[in-house]
Amino acid sequence: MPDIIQVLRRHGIQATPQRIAVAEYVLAANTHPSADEIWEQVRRRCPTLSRATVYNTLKLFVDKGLIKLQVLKEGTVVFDPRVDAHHHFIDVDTGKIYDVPWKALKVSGEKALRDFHVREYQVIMRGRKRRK
Amino acid sequence: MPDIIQVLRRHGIQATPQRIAVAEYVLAANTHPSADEIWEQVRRRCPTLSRATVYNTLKLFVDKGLIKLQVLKEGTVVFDPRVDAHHHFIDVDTGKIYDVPWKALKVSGEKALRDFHVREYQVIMRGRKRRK
DNA sequence: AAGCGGAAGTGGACATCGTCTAAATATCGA
DNA sequence: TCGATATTTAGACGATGTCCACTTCCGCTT
Repeated sequence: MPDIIQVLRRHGIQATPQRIAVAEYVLAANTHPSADEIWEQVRRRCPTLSRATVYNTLKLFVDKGLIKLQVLKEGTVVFDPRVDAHHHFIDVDTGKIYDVPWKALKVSGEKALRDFHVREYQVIMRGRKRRK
Repeated sequence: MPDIIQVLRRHGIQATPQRIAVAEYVLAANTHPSADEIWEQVRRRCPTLSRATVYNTLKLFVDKGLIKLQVLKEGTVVFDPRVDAHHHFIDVDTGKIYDVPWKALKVSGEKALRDFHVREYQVIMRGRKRRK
């Protein structure tokens, strides 16, 4: 965990106790938490942490490429510690978001779109997760 | 336009002046309006229309399959009069949402996903629209 | 036609998400 | 150490969406 500071520095982010706490939580998350969920969780270890700091910090992390903002839920954006390209599956019953590896799907035709210069894309799937 | 009433009835929706006004607007939209945008526009013709009615009406339309709710924007959901499957392209400069025909892209591999039963999917692309 | 009961509409209170600002605090370099 | 800069904080604010109690409307029965 001490190399969290190094990770921040490599992304051009000055390390502060608040930023370290947020980074530790969000980078280790295997869910896709919202800003207020992150605030609530990190505040348990760092009770003076303010809401504005969490929002500022997450925005900074996104700008610096440490995490990625995703529009996957109604009403709020979520943050994704995986910044490499991948797809998403959303369980219609629970609302849970699952990562789908980039190579699991193949999309073709996007190059032929005349009117659009596609910078990035992903497939968003909705359905039910099979119970094991 | 009188057949808006027929359209509503075919979807099991009792026609009222408010619902007709909302349906006329949203079904003719070639944008992807939010609930409050719809409220603002329809209110110009129907000034007593309340905000709660617009939200209730849109939810009813979605439940009855007349329109589709889409999670494409930060902070708000939008409504799509096209209920057939299609993809979306979002201009990163303007935020504008464009429809991309289903047949323009081909996605393969979703059947092989072991853990997920995919009910529906779409490709969401972000980039810049080419100026004509 | 009158009255009843359910459906629909209304206005406002309320909760949540996100932004902004001014003031306080911490940090870094000289 | 000191001062300039960066960061954090608390709270106000606006926007989105839900909820509630009350009113109004509409169809149906008698």
